[in-house]
Amino acid sequence: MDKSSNDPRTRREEYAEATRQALLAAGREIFAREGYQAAGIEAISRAARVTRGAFYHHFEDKKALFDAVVVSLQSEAAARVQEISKGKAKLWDRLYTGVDAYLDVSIEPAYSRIVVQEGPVVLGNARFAEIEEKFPMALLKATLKVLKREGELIFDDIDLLGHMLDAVICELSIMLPTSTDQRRTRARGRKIIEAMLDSFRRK
Amino acid sequence: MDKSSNDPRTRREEYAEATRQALLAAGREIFAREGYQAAGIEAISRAARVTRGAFYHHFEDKKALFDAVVVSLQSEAAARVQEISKGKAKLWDRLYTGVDAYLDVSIEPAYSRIVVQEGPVVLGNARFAEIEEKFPMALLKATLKVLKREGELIFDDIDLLGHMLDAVICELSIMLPTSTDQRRTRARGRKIIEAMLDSFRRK
DNA sequence: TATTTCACATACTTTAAGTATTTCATATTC
DNA sequence: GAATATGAAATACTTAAAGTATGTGAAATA
Repeated sequence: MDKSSNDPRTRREEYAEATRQALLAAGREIFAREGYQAAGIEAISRAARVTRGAFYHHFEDKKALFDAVVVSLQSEAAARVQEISKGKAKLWDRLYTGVDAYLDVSIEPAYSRIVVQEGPVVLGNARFAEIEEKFPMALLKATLKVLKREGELIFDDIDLLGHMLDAVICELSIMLPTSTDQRRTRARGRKIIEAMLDSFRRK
Repeated sequence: MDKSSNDPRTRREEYAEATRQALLAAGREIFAREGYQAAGIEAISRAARVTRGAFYHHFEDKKALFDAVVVSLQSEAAARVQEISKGKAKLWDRLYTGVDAYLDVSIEPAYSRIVVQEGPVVLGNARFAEIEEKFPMALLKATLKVLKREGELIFDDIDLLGHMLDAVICELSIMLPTSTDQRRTRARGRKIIEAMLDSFRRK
Protein backbone atom coordinates (compact mmCIF):
# COMPACT_ATOMS: atom_id res chain seq x y z
CA MET A 1 0.00 0.00 0.00
CA ASP A 2 2.76 2.44 0.94
CA LYS A 3 6.07 2.79 -0.81
CA SER A 4 8.15 -0.35 -0.56
CA SER A 5 9.92 -1.41 2.62
CA ASN A 6 10.19 1.66 4.80
CA ASP A 7 10.30 -0.01 8.20
CA PRO A 8 12.90 1.87 10.20
CA ARG A 9 15.20 -0.75 11.69
CA THR A 10 17.59 1.31 13.78
CA ARG A 11 16.62 3.97 16.27
CA ARG A 12 18.33 6.64 14.21
CA GLU A 13 16.27 5.75 11.12
CA GLU A 14 13.21 5.79 13.33
CA TYR A 15 13.90 9.35 14.48
CA ALA A 16 14.72 10.49 10.97
CA GLU A 17 11.51 9.04 9.60
CA ALA A 18 9.59 10.77 12.38
CA THR A 19 10.96 14.21 11.52
CA ARG A 20 10.34 13.52 7.85
CA GLN A 21 6.72 12.82 8.67
CA ALA A 22 6.58 15.93 10.84
CA LEU A 23 7.81 18.03 7.92
CA LEU A 24 5.29 16.39 5.63
CA ALA A 25 2.47 17.13 8.06
CA ALA A 26 3.61 20.69 8.63
CA GLY A 27 3.87 21.19 4.88
CA ARG A 28 0.37 19.94 4.34
CA GLU A 29 -1.00 22.29 6.97
CA ILE A 30 0.82 25.40 5.89
CA PHE A 31 0.51 24.84 2.14
CA ALA A 32 -3.21 24.40 2.70
CA ARG A 33 -3.55 27.53 4.78
CA GLU A 34 -1.20 29.92 2.99
CA GLY A 35 -0.66 28.49 -0.46
CA TYR A 36 2.61 27.35 -2.01
CA GLN A 37 4.18 30.72 -2.62
CA ALA A 38 3.43 32.23 0.77
CA ALA A 39 4.42 29.13 2.70
CA GLY A 40 7.97 29.70 3.94
CA ILE A 41 10.39 26.87 4.50
CA GLU A 42 11.30 28.56 7.76
CA ALA A 43 7.66 28.45 8.90
CA ILE A 44 7.23 24.84 7.86
CA SER A 45 10.40 23.82 9.65
CA ARG A 46 9.42 25.68 12.80
CA ALA A 47 6.02 24.01 12.77
CA ALA A 48 7.83 20.68 12.60
CA ARG A 49 10.11 21.85 15.43
CA VAL A 50 13.32 21.58 13.45
CA THR A 51 15.54 24.02 11.58
CA ARG A 52 15.78 24.60 7.85
CA GLY A 53 18.87 22.43 7.93
CA ALA A 54 16.74 19.41 8.70
CA PHE A 55 14.35 20.37 5.97
CA TYR A 56 17.05 20.43 3.32
CA HIS A 57 18.39 17.17 4.62
CA HIS A 58 15.09 15.45 3.87
CA PHE A 59 13.92 17.31 0.79
CA GLU A 60 15.75 18.58 -2.26
CA ASP A 61 13.82 21.85 -2.24
CA LYS A 62 10.42 23.38 -1.56
CA LYS A 63 8.89 21.84 -4.64
CA ALA A 64 10.02 18.37 -3.59
CA LEU A 65 8.12 18.71 -0.33
CA PHE A 66 5.04 19.94 -2.13
CA ASP A 67 5.29 17.00 -4.49
CA ALA A 68 5.46 14.59 -1.56
CA VAL A 69 2.47 16.26 0.08
CA VAL A 70 0.42 15.94 -3.11
CA VAL A 71 1.34 12.27 -3.43
CA SER A 72 0.33 11.56 0.14
CA LEU A 73 -2.98 13.40 -0.25
CA GLN A 74 -3.74 11.59 -3.49
CA SER A 75 -2.85 8.28 -1.96
CA GLU A 76 -5.16 8.81 0.98
CA ALA A 77 -7.92 10.08 -1.25
CA ALA A 78 -7.72 7.06 -3.48
CA ALA A 79 -7.80 4.72 -0.52
CA ARG A 80 -10.93 6.36 0.85
CA VAL A 81 -12.73 6.40 -2.48
CA GLN A 82 -11.80 2.81 -3.08
CA GLU A 83 -12.95 1.75 0.38
CA ILE A 84 -16.38 3.25 -0.12
CA SER A 85 -17.09 2.18 -3.67
CA LYS A 86 -15.48 -1.23 -3.89
CA GLY A 87 -18.36 -2.99 -2.15
CA LYS A 88 -20.94 -2.10 -4.77
CA ALA A 89 -21.88 -4.94 -7.04
CA LYS A 90 -23.59 -2.92 -9.74
CA LEU A 91 -21.04 -1.06 -11.83
CA TRP A 92 -23.04 2.12 -12.13
CA ASP A 93 -23.47 2.18 -8.38
CA ARG A 94 -19.77 1.76 -7.96
CA LEU A 95 -19.13 4.65 -10.31
CA TYR A 96 -21.58 7.03 -8.71
CA THR A 97 -20.65 6.27 -5.13
CA GLY A 98 -17.06 6.75 -6.25
CA VAL A 99 -17.96 10.13 -7.69
CA ASP A 100 -19.68 11.12 -4.46
CA ALA A 101 -16.80 9.97 -2.32
CA TYR A 102 -14.34 11.77 -4.56
CA LEU A 103 -16.38 14.92 -4.23
CA ASP A 104 -16.40 14.57 -0.45
CA VAL A 105 -12.63 14.42 -0.47
CA SER A 106 -12.29 17.29 -2.91
CA ILE A 107 -14.26 19.60 -0.69
CA GLU A 108 -11.81 19.26 2.16
CA PRO A 109 -9.74 22.45 2.33
CA ALA A 110 -6.31 20.85 2.21
CA TYR A 111 -7.11 18.62 -0.73
CA SER A 112 -8.95 21.35 -2.56
CA ARG A 113 -6.22 23.89 -2.34
CA ILE A 114 -3.11 21.72 -2.57
CA VAL A 115 -4.20 19.09 -5.06
CA VAL A 116 -7.05 20.55 -7.07
CA GLN A 117 -6.05 24.18 -7.29
CA GLU A 118 -2.31 24.51 -6.93
CA GLY A 119 -1.09 21.03 -7.83
CA PRO A 120 -1.03 21.38 -11.60
CA VAL A 121 0.41 24.89 -11.51
CA VAL A 122 3.20 24.18 -9.04
CA LEU A 123 4.22 20.77 -10.31
CA GLY A 124 3.39 21.30 -13.95
CA ASN A 125 0.78 19.42 -15.91
CA ALA A 126 3.09 16.61 -16.89
CA ARG A 127 4.18 15.69 -13.39
CA PHE A 128 0.68 16.20 -12.01
CA ALA A 129 -0.82 13.90 -14.62
CA GLU A 130 1.81 11.33 -13.73
CA ILE A 131 0.64 11.36 -10.11
CA GLU A 132 -3.01 11.31 -11.06
CA GLU A 133 -2.41 8.32 -13.24
CA LYS A 134 -1.80 6.28 -10.14
CA PHE A 135 -4.38 7.46 -7.71
CA PRO A 136 -7.79 9.06 -7.60
CA MET A 137 -8.91 9.59 -11.11
CA ALA A 138 -7.37 6.29 -12.05
CA LEU A 139 -10.08 4.62 -10.01
CA LEU A 140 -12.87 6.40 -11.84
CA LYS A 141 -11.31 5.63 -15.17
CA ALA A 142 -10.94 2.00 -14.19
CA THR A 143 -14.64 1.74 -13.49
CA LEU A 144 -15.44 3.57 -16.70
CA LYS A 145 -13.30 1.08 -18.57
CA VAL A 146 -15.08 -1.87 -17.03
CA LEU A 147 -18.40 -0.30 -17.94
CA LYS A 148 -17.20 0.04 -21.48
CA ARG A 149 -15.94 -3.52 -21.62
CA GLU A 150 -19.30 -4.74 -20.37
CA GLY A 151 -21.01 -2.81 -23.11
CA GLU A 152 -22.74 -0.58 -20.60
CA LEU A 153 -21.01 2.55 -21.78
CA ILE A 154 -20.55 3.58 -25.38
CA PHE A 155 -17.73 6.07 -25.83
CA ASP A 156 -14.46 5.78 -27.69
CA ASP A 157 -12.05 7.73 -25.54
CA ILE A 158 -12.41 6.75 -21.90
CA ASP A 159 -9.35 8.73 -20.92
CA LEU A 160 -10.96 11.88 -22.27
CA LEU A 161 -14.29 11.13 -20.66
CA GLY A 162 -12.54 10.49 -17.37
CA HIS A 163 -10.77 13.82 -17.52
CA MET A 164 -13.99 15.65 -18.32
CA LEU A 165 -15.69 13.95 -15.41
CA ASP A 166 -12.77 14.91 -13.22
CA ALA A 167 -12.93 18.51 -14.38
CA VAL A 168 -16.61 18.78 -13.52
CA ILE A 169 -16.08 17.27 -10.08
CA CYS A 170 -13.19 19.63 -9.36
CA GLU A 171 -15.07 22.70 -10.49
CA LEU A 172 -18.00 21.65 -8.40
CA SER A 173 -15.74 21.18 -5.40
CA ILE A 174 -14.48 24.73 -5.84
CA MET A 175 -17.96 26.21 -6.10
CA LEU A 176 -19.53 24.25 -3.28
CA PRO A 177 -17.83 25.92 -0.30
CA THR A 178 -19.16 29.35 -1.28
CA SER A 179 -22.61 28.12 -2.19
CA THR A 180 -25.49 29.27 -0.03
CA ASP A 181 -27.41 26.02 -0.27
CA GLN A 182 -24.75 23.38 -0.55
CA ARG A 183 -27.10 20.45 -0.54
CA ARG A 184 -29.08 21.79 -3.41
CA THR A 185 -26.04 22.83 -5.42
CA ARG A 186 -24.56 19.42 -4.92
CA ALA A 187 -27.70 17.71 -6.10
CA ARG A 188 -27.75 19.86 -9.20
CA GLY A 189 -24.11 19.16 -9.85
CA ARG A 190 -24.83 15.50 -9.65
CA LYS A 191 -27.62 15.96 -12.18
CA ILE A 192 -25.14 17.47 -14.60
CA ILE A 193 -22.71 14.61 -14.11
CA GLU A 194 -25.46 12.11 -14.65
CA ALA A 195 -26.53 13.93 -17.77
CA MET A 196 -23.01 13.71 -19.09
CA LEU A 197 -22.57 10.03 -18.45
CA ASP A 198 -26.06 8.72 -19.00
CA SER A 199 -26.15 9.92 -22.57
CA PHE A 200 -23.42 7.38 -23.33
CA ARG A 201 -25.19 4.65 -21.41
CA ARG A 202 -26.54 1.67 -23.26
CA LYS A 203 -30.27 2.21 -23.70
CA MET B 1 -15.69 49.17 -24.62
CA ASP B 2 -12.38 49.96 -22.97
CA LYS B 3 -11.97 51.56 -19.59
CA SER B 4 -13.37 55.04 -19.50
CA SER B 5 -11.66 58.03 -21.14
CA ASN B 6 -8.06 56.99 -21.74
CA ASP B 7 -7.23 59.24 -24.68
CA PRO B 8 -3.81 60.69 -23.99
CA ARG B 9 -4.13 64.42 -24.48
CA THR B 10 -0.58 65.61 -23.92
CA ARG B 11 2.57 64.16 -25.46
CA ARG B 12 3.84 63.08 -22.05
CA GLU B 13 0.70 61.09 -21.39
CA GLU B 14 1.07 59.59 -24.82
CA TYR B 15 4.58 58.37 -24.05
CA ALA B 16 3.56 57.07 -20.66
CA GLU B 17 0.67 55.14 -22.12
CA ALA B 18 3.03 53.65 -24.69
CA THR B 19 5.43 52.30 -22.07
CA ARG B 20 2.51 51.01 -20.05
CA GLN B 21 1.38 49.07 -23.08
CA ALA B 22 4.93 47.86 -23.67
CA LEU B 23 5.07 46.51 -20.12
CA LEU B 24 1.70 44.86 -20.58
CA ALA B 25 2.83 43.22 -23.80
CA ALA B 26 6.12 42.11 -22.30
CA GLY B 27 4.30 40.73 -19.29
CA ARG B 28 1.95 38.75 -21.48
CA GLU B 29 4.83 37.24 -23.41
CA ILE B 30 7.01 36.34 -20.46
CA PHE B 31 4.22 35.19 -18.16
CA ALA B 32 3.07 32.93 -21.00
CA ARG B 33 6.52 31.51 -21.63
CA GLU B 34 7.90 31.19 -18.11
CA GLY B 35 4.92 31.28 -15.79
CA TYR B 36 4.16 33.80 -13.07
CA GLN B 37 6.74 32.72 -10.54
CA ALA B 38 9.66 32.41 -12.92
CA ALA B 39 8.92 35.66 -14.73
CA GLY B 40 11.21 38.31 -13.25
CA ILE B 41 10.22 41.94 -13.12
CA GLU B 42 13.71 42.73 -14.31
CA ALA B 43 13.23 40.54 -17.39
CA ILE B 44 9.83 42.01 -18.14
CA SER B 45 11.15 45.54 -17.80
CA ARG B 46 14.13 44.80 -20.04
CA ALA B 47 11.83 43.31 -22.66
CA ALA B 48 9.85 46.55 -22.56
CA ARG B 49 13.14 48.49 -22.77
CA VAL B 50 12.70 50.31 -19.48
CA THR B 51 14.03 49.86 -15.96
CA ARG B 52 12.28 48.41 -12.97
CA GLY B 53 11.67 51.95 -11.85
CA ALA B 54 9.29 52.45 -14.74
CA PHE B 55 7.60 49.20 -13.91
CA TYR B 56 6.85 50.23 -10.35
CA HIS B 57 5.66 53.57 -11.55
CA HIS B 58 2.94 51.93 -13.63
CA PHE B 59 2.06 48.93 -11.50
CA GLU B 60 1.74 48.45 -7.78
CA ASP B 61 3.53 45.12 -7.89
CA LYS B 62 4.01 41.97 -9.94
CA LYS B 63 0.52 40.73 -9.20
CA ALA B 64 -1.01 43.98 -10.41
CA LEU B 65 0.64 43.53 -13.79
CA PHE B 66 -0.54 39.94 -13.96
CA ASP B 67 -4.05 41.08 -13.13
CA ALA B 68 -3.95 43.64 -15.91
CA VAL B 69 -2.67 41.03 -18.36
CA VAL B 70 -5.50 38.66 -17.44
CA VAL B 71 -8.06 41.40 -17.87
CA SER B 72 -6.73 42.32 -21.30
CA LEU B 73 -6.67 38.69 -22.42
CA GLN B 74 -10.20 38.12 -21.17
CA SER B 75 -11.39 41.28 -22.83
CA GLU B 76 -9.95 40.28 -26.19
CA ALA B 77 -11.26 36.76 -25.84
CA ALA B 78 -14.75 37.97 -25.12
CA ALA B 79 -14.65 40.32 -28.09
CA ARG B 80 -13.63 37.52 -30.43
CA VAL B 81 -16.21 35.07 -29.13
CA GLN B 82 -18.88 37.71 -29.34
CA GLU B 83 -17.91 38.68 -32.88
CA ILE B 84 -18.21 35.11 -34.10
CA SER B 85 -21.38 34.06 -32.34
CA LYS B 86 -23.47 37.20 -32.36
CA GLY B 87 -24.60 36.75 -35.94
CA LYS B 88 -26.38 33.46 -35.33
CA ALA B 89 -30.12 33.74 -35.20
CA LYS B 90 -30.85 30.37 -33.65
CA LEU B 91 -29.97 30.41 -29.98
CA TRP B 92 -28.50 26.94 -29.90
CA ASP B 93 -26.29 27.85 -32.86
CA ARG B 94 -25.14 30.92 -31.04
CA LEU B 95 -24.28 28.86 -27.99
CA TYR B 96 -22.36 26.19 -29.83
CA THR B 97 -20.43 28.54 -32.10
CA GLY B 98 -19.62 30.45 -28.94
CA VAL B 99 -18.33 27.30 -27.32
CA ASP B 100 -16.20 26.53 -30.36
CA ALA B 101 -14.81 30.03 -30.51
CA TYR B 102 -14.07 29.99 -26.81
CA LEU B 103 -12.25 26.71 -27.24
CA ASP B 104 -10.20 28.19 -30.08
CA VAL B 105 -9.13 31.01 -27.81
CA SER B 106 -8.42 28.71 -24.89
CA ILE B 107 -6.01 26.64 -26.92
CA GLU B 108 -3.73 29.59 -27.57
CA PRO B 109 -0.65 29.23 -25.38
CA ALA B 110 -0.80 32.63 -23.72
CA TYR B 111 -4.48 32.40 -22.84
CA SER B 112 -4.19 28.80 -21.75
CA ARG B 113 -1.32 29.34 -19.38
CA ILE B 114 -2.07 32.81 -18.06
CA VAL B 115 -5.84 32.75 -17.80
CA VAL B 116 -6.91 29.13 -17.62
CA GLN B 117 -4.10 27.60 -15.64
CA GLU B 118 -2.45 30.25 -13.51
CA GLY B 119 -5.16 32.90 -13.29
CA PRO B 120 -7.19 31.48 -10.42
CA VAL B 121 -4.12 30.44 -8.44
CA VAL B 122 -2.24 33.72 -8.74
CA LEU B 123 -5.18 36.08 -8.33
CA GLY B 124 -7.26 33.91 -6.06
CA ASN B 125 -10.65 32.49 -6.89
CA ALA B 126 -12.57 35.51 -5.72
CA ARG B 127 -10.77 38.06 -7.87
CA PHE B 128 -10.65 35.68 -10.82
CA ALA B 129 -14.38 35.08 -10.65
CA GLU B 130 -14.88 38.83 -10.52
CA ILE B 131 -13.03 39.20 -13.82
CA GLU B 132 -14.79 36.25 -15.40
CA GLU B 133 -18.11 37.75 -14.47
CA LYS B 134 -17.50 40.48 -17.00
CA PHE B 135 -15.97 38.73 -19.93
CA PRO B 136 -15.84 35.35 -21.55
CA MET B 137 -17.94 33.03 -19.53
CA ALA B 138 -20.41 35.81 -19.02
CA LEU B 139 -21.25 35.54 -22.71
CA LEU B 140 -21.97 31.85 -22.49
CA LYS B 141 -24.04 32.32 -19.41
CA ALA B 142 -25.96 35.10 -21.11
CA THR B 143 -26.90 32.81 -23.94
CA LEU B 144 -27.80 30.06 -21.51
CA LYS B 145 -30.06 32.48 -19.69
CA VAL B 146 -31.83 33.48 -22.87
CA LEU B 147 -32.31 29.82 -23.72
CA LYS B 148 -33.84 29.29 -20.32
CA ARG B 149 -36.11 32.29 -20.65
CA GLU B 150 -37.31 31.03 -24.01
CA GLY B 151 -38.13 27.71 -22.43
CA GLU B 152 -35.51 25.95 -24.55
CA LEU B 153 -33.42 24.94 -21.58
CA ILE B 154 -34.71 23.43 -18.37
CA PHE B 155 -32.28 23.83 -15.50
CA ASP B 156 -32.56 25.74 -12.27
CA ASP B 157 -29.08 27.03 -11.69
CA ILE B 158 -27.69 28.59 -14.86
CA ASP B 159 -24.67 29.94 -13.04
CA LEU B 160 -23.72 26.43 -12.00
CA LEU B 161 -24.35 25.00 -15.43
CA GLY B 162 -22.23 27.75 -16.95
CA HIS B 163 -19.36 26.98 -14.64
CA MET B 164 -19.55 23.28 -15.42
CA LEU B 165 -19.54 24.05 -19.11
CA ASP B 166 -16.58 26.34 -18.59
CA ALA B 167 -14.74 23.65 -16.64
CA VAL B 168 -15.18 21.12 -19.41
CA ILE B 169 -14.01 23.57 -22.06
CA CYS B 170 -10.94 24.48 -20.02
CA GLU B 171 -10.00 20.90 -19.33
CA LEU B 172 -10.42 20.10 -22.99
CA SER B 173 -8.21 23.04 -23.91
CA ILE B 174 -5.50 21.67 -21.64
CA MET B 175 -5.69 18.17 -23.07
CA LEU B 176 -5.90 19.15 -26.71
CA PRO B 177 -2.34 20.38 -27.26
CA THR B 178 -0.86 17.03 -26.22
CA SER B 179 -3.40 14.96 -28.08
CA THR B 180 -2.19 12.89 -31.02
CA ASP B 181 -5.31 13.40 -33.09
CA GLN B 182 -6.56 16.83 -32.15
CA ARG B 183 -9.42 16.90 -34.58
CA ARG B 184 -10.83 13.66 -33.27
CA THR B 185 -10.32 14.58 -29.61
CA ARG B 186 -12.02 17.86 -30.20
CA ALA B 187 -14.99 16.21 -31.87
CA ARG B 188 -15.32 13.85 -28.93
CA GLY B 189 -15.06 16.69 -26.49
CA ARG B 190 -17.84 18.42 -28.29
CA LYS B 191 -19.93 15.27 -28.02
CA ILE B 192 -19.52 15.35 -24.27
CA ILE B 193 -20.51 19.00 -24.09
CA GLU B 194 -23.55 18.33 -26.22
CA ALA B 195 -24.47 15.41 -24.02
CA MET B 196 -24.31 17.65 -21.00
CA LEU B 197 -26.45 20.41 -22.42
CA ASP B 198 -28.87 18.46 -24.59
CA SER B 199 -30.17 16.51 -21.68
CA PHE B 200 -31.62 19.74 -20.33
CA ARG B 201 -32.99 20.74 -23.70
CA ARG B 202 -36.72 20.94 -24.19
CA LYS B 203 -37.81 17.79 -26.00
C1' DT C 1 11.68 82.14 -17.84
C1' DA C 2 10.51 80.32 -13.52
C1' DT C 3 8.25 76.66 -11.37
C1' DT C 4 6.01 72.55 -10.95
C1' DT C 5 4.92 67.96 -12.19
C1' DC C 6 5.49 63.43 -13.24
C1' DA C 7 7.66 59.53 -15.93
C1' DC C 8 11.34 57.04 -15.20
C1' DA C 9 16.19 55.85 -13.39
C1' DT C 10 19.40 54.71 -9.72
C1' DA C 11 20.66 53.17 -5.41
C1' DC C 12 19.36 50.80 -1.38
C1' DT C 13 16.71 47.32 1.82
C1' DT C 14 14.48 43.14 2.81
C1' DT C 15 13.08 38.54 2.40
C1' DA C 16 13.30 33.96 1.42
C1' DA C 17 15.46 30.25 -1.05
C1' DG C 18 19.33 27.62 -1.38
C1' DT C 19 24.44 26.10 -0.17
C1' DA C 20 28.54 25.06 2.58
C1' DT C 21 30.31 23.85 6.71
C1' DT C 22 30.14 22.14 11.34
C1' DT C 23 28.54 19.37 15.30
C1' DC C 24 27.05 15.66 17.87
C1' DA C 25 24.49 11.37 18.77
C1' DT C 26 24.16 6.88 17.19
C1' DA C 27 25.92 3.01 14.78
C1' DT C 28 29.80 0.13 13.38
C1' DT C 29 34.40 -1.95 13.64
C1' DC C 30 38.29 -3.78 15.78
C1' DG D 1 34.42 -1.10 25.08
C1' DA D 2 37.50 2.30 22.94
C1' DA D 3 38.19 4.12 18.30
C1' DT D 4 36.22 5.31 14.10
C1' DA D 5 32.74 6.26 10.79
C1' DT D 6 28.13 7.80 9.49
C1' DG D 7 24.53 10.79 8.77
C1' DA D 8 20.68 13.67 10.96
C1' DA D 9 20.32 18.07 11.96
C1' DA D 10 22.15 22.90 13.31
C1' DT D 11 24.60 27.07 12.12
C1' DA D 12 26.52 30.28 9.21
C1' DC D 13 26.86 32.11 4.73
C1' DT D 14 25.45 33.35 -0.36
C1' DT D 15 22.34 34.65 -3.87
C1' DA D 16 18.38 36.28 -6.21
C1' DA D 17 14.51 38.79 -6.70
C1' DA D 18 10.87 41.73 -4.86
C1' DG D 19 9.98 45.94 -3.19
C1' DT D 20 11.21 50.98 -1.40
C1' DA D 21 13.26 55.56 -1.22
C1' DT D 22 15.26 58.98 -3.45
C1' DG D 23 17.07 61.47 -7.36
C1' DT D 24 16.82 63.63 -12.19
C1' DG D 25 15.46 65.75 -16.37
C1' DA D 26 12.15 66.68 -19.91
C1' DA D 27 7.74 68.34 -20.71
C1' DA D 28 3.73 70.90 -18.98
C1' DT D 29 1.94 75.02 -16.75
C1' DA D 30 2.03 79.55 -14.80
